[in-house]
Amino acid sequence: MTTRTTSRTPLSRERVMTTAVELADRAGLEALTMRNLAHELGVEAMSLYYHVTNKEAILDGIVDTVMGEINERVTMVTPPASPADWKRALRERILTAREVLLRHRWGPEVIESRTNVSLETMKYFDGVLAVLRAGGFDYDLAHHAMHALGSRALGFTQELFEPEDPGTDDPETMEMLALMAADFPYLVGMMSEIAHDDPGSTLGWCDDQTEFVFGLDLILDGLDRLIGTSGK
Amino acid sequence: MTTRTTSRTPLSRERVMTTAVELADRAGLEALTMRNLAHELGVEAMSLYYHVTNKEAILDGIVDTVMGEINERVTMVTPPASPADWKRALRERILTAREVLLRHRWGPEVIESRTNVSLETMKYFDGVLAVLRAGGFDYDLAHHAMHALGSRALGFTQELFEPEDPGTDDPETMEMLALMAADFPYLVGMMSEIAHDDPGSTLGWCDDQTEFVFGLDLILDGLDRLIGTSGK
DNA sequence: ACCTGAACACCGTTCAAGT
DNA sequence: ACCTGAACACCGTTCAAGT
Repeated sequence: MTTRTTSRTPLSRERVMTTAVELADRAGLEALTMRNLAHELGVEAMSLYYHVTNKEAILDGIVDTVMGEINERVTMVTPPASPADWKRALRERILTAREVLLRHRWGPEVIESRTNVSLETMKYFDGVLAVLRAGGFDYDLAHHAMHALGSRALGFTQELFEPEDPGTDDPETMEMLALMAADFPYLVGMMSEIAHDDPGSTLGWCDDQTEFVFGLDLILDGLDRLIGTSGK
Repeated sequence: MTTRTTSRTPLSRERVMTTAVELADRAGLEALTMRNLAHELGVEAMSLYYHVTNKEAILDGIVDTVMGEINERVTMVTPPASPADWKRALRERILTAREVLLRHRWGPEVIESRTNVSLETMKYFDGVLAVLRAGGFDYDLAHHAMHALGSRALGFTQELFEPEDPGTDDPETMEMLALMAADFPYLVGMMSEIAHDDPGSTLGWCDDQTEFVFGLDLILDGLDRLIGTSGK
């Protein structure tokens, strides 16, 4: 309870990283400042620079940390039992990565911002490649596959366009929809039909999961069809 | 030539946005600060706040500007001549959007950071939906399709993992590869084989274009197969 | 109506100095 | 070896004041 015991534990690169992850998890990425992080560690901001070259290094480090967490979990996925089993194995790996990233919501943003690749990230992709090779992909097709998956290989997609759920019971948003209908007939058509069929379907994480899996399976099935084909 | 004529042109929201786009194009997103932008307009930073509520509004504005540019170009794509023609039309639209975004490299990053959807973005997606509907998609499948495409619908994917091209003639990187081979056998295998088959294949925009189109076609073909199917 | 100077609260970071 | 105080160069932004 005393601040002394806490601040007694000597600072270390390790402790900086794990505390940074905790801070970002709890308070969001914008709260991860050098001063905040130092305060969390019971130390002054400038002390961090003794253990870490700069903030970029911290961001590199926390990406490596979560990728390490993913790699730990992903080794528990049973490897492909046969070449035809590659799809199941990769699917499970990717959905496992997604689970970890859902506990670190800042993950995608920071991962995308990195310019240096982390060792744990390389390890993850090496594992992806291993599964593809086991499934009969030559390196060329495997290369294409990794690009086709993009960030989906890591379990996330950046949603660009997440319009509000049109709560059909709210008269104000209905009025809004009517106004928009003139300019965006298809968008309004889709939103109202989907809201009608399954109210609340565009809400929250549950639905995103469905969409993620839909897109993932579409790509995996597409790739499956290309194995052994000479045409790319 | 005199600064007077330049600074004579009265400031306006419009002029702020177009200058912001120019500045970001020329000097990168990190150069787009209120002070820099004001200087570019021959004015003090605080003057901007008279025409624009804050920096977020500027970012919203420049996204709207490039999306407007995309919409302008995309209307020139010939609409689907028949339902079966949907794929060609959508493909052309998306590749057109990509061309515009390649002239505004900051586009993807800023687009992804937006929380308010812009009108021009809605217009773009309305156009995408129009093509899908013309191709026989019901709204439910069209909705899935948009999620499956994700940022690809706008012509970009964020590359997470762009290892350096292993210049096979550089002995230093070859040594590095040998060291990595123990930990990442598949990654190194792929990199060396692809470098061998087609040296420089992972370099530059040309290759990214190939990969983008590969992934796009994979998804479009996958979707094509689902039209009219009751199973999602 | 339109623009500005001075000031504020925040950043990341350097450097000489403390123990 | 490890940590810190003071300071610097930058942010975005507010507000009262100028024309």
